[in-house]
Amino acid sequence: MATIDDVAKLAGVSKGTVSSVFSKKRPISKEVTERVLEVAKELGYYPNHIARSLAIRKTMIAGLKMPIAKDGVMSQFEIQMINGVIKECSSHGYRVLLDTLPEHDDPNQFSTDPVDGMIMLNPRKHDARIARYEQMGIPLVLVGRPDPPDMAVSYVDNNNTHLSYEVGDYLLRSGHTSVLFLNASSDMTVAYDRESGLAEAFERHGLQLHKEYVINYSRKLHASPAEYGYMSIRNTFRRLSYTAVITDTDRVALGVFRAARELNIDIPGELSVIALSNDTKLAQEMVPKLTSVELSAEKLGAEAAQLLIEKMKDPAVVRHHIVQAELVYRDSCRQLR
Amino acid sequence: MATIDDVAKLAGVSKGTVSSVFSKKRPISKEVTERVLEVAKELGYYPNHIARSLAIRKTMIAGLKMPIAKDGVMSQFEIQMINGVIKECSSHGYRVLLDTLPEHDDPNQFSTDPVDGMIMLNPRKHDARIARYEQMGIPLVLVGRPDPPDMAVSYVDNNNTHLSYEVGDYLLRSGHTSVLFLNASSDMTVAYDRESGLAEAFERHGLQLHKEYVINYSRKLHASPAEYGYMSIRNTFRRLSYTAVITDTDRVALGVFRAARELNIDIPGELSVIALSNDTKLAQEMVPKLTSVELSAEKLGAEAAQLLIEKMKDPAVVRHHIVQAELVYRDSCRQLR
DNA sequence: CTGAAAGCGCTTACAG
DNA sequence: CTGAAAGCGCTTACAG
Repeated sequence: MATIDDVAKLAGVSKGTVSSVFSKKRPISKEVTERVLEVAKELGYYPNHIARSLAIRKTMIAGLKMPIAKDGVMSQFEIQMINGVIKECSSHGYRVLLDTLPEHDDPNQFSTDPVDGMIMLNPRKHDARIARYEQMGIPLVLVGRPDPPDMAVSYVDNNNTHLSYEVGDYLLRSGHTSVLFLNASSDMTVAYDRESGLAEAFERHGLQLHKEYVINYSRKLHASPAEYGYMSIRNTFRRLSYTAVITDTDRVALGVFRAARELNIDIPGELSVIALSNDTKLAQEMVPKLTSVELSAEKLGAEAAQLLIEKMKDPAVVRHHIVQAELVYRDSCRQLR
Repeated sequence: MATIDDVAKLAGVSKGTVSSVFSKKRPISKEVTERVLEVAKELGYYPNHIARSLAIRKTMIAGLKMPIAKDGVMSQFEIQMINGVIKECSSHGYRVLLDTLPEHDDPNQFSTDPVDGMIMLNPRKHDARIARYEQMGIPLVLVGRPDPPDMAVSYVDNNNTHLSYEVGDYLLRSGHTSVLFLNASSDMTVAYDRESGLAEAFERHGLQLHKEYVINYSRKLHASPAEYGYMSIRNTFRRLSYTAVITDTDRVALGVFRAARELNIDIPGELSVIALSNDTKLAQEMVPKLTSVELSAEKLGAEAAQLLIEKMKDPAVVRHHIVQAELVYRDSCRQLR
């Protein structure tokens, strides 16, 4: 590849001049500009992004740190989230680097990412990486709440606890007294938040959320989210007694619907279904249309990107943003009173 | 951020030594290694990825050039594809840069991407960018066939023409004589390939594929793929006469199913449905289970990544790989004879 | 096993 | 409006 030096020499000008022609940061005469451009074209010269980044200490790249699942499948939530991040970043001139590389065991091998800022998914308990980014001077925004919750770090999150409280309250007010909860994987903070929100709703109604009515998704046990929903209904509907089920996602609800058809369970006649959903379109296509909480994973991603862009301008700001999810009433729930 | 110079000075060694401690490219004595590591830790030093990339002229980043739709929504196909690319790249130590930035109008503004190679989606007719990457010396792999087809460039693609021939042949052999084709958007090369494959099947059976039985998806007309399927059936089922419908994707089929339920059309009794699908899971959850061609978008992405990794090692290689899609018979098609 | 120095390809005060 | 030179933070022959 031709370099700025080649162009400068052939055009008979200095490198600084060539640089200015491309960056337009200082005025260059018309004649010189034309000559430089011509030579550049002739040589097939394109400014080297890396060299430029090193010089100006900016890459115009936002990183997205996202551990890749062993089976390599992104969840619908992640996908929607990424979508939001990309949309927001690209509208601000940022590219997005997907950093899915597994953490190196040897922390000394850890090198900086070629990014101006980082969005990190699923922060862990006492996540050491947060301090490391701080030390590297890389602006950071989390998706999901940090632990401990009072850390001085920017993040976006859903109001998960309140959300499942609201869902539980809705069902209980409708007259349901026993509810099956197909929760997320137990190692996710969101699963904890949701269960405690639901339990609170039960308490307020003078009821109790029994352990056997809460099931957690498990990659080992379930082939897919839909299969998780399907099998859970098949295994429990005759054994336990419930009139409503809350599912982790719309895909899980899809499996519930399939099991219901096979077992001749009428939805919502015999069984009400409500999902914490990531895909509005899918919920609308189901028959009956699925009542769901729209988590707005995409909005979460977009908000995270927005916070990051802000933070890259002023690293001092620390802000939180809670994306309010919304319960959308469709046709899969029944009022018992 | 601390630099290699800071560490070198404080540890009383040269930059080269510090470099070697981290890269392990030449042996450094135990004592010195320890001293350097200690100082590095104390200073919070992490090697700068950009500077390193400039020096070794390698970034270990693979680019994914993917124009972002105006509405900013990735199709299921793109998502699956990306998934494949990520999985393959990350298993080889590459990060993935999503380059969704719109092409700059001014080609002089065009700068190199900070990548070692590039995967490009949806190459256009006589795509000028292909020559540009060649000129920049950036290894390139296309997803989708190039135009003209005989270009010396690596690519992966589905065997789209043959595929729709096979689907058509299957339906016609089953006794269907009139088929509605809900094709992809007409500006995509894949739409052309598919229609010609289907038309060929009709000819072989002494029939003709009539224009009014081929509809193309349009972002302007249809709110979503599912809505496209839904409206198409509502608008045509009573007016035209067909016993089978081929849909662009499984999401389109979802809309077809919903319309069928509302219009009391029995699937597959009155209407057979077959989809060119990207999401096996979804097809299996539909009732009846959806007969579909598994496009293996993910495989396409993984193959593209593999070709690219090969090409980054030896830029001279030019290879093509056709991912054979497979027709999976489930429950949504009926044999009329 | 270690150091000094040139080089990767840009940008940017400083000077004119 | 333009040039010379230092600098961005690394790596790597070359020499010892």
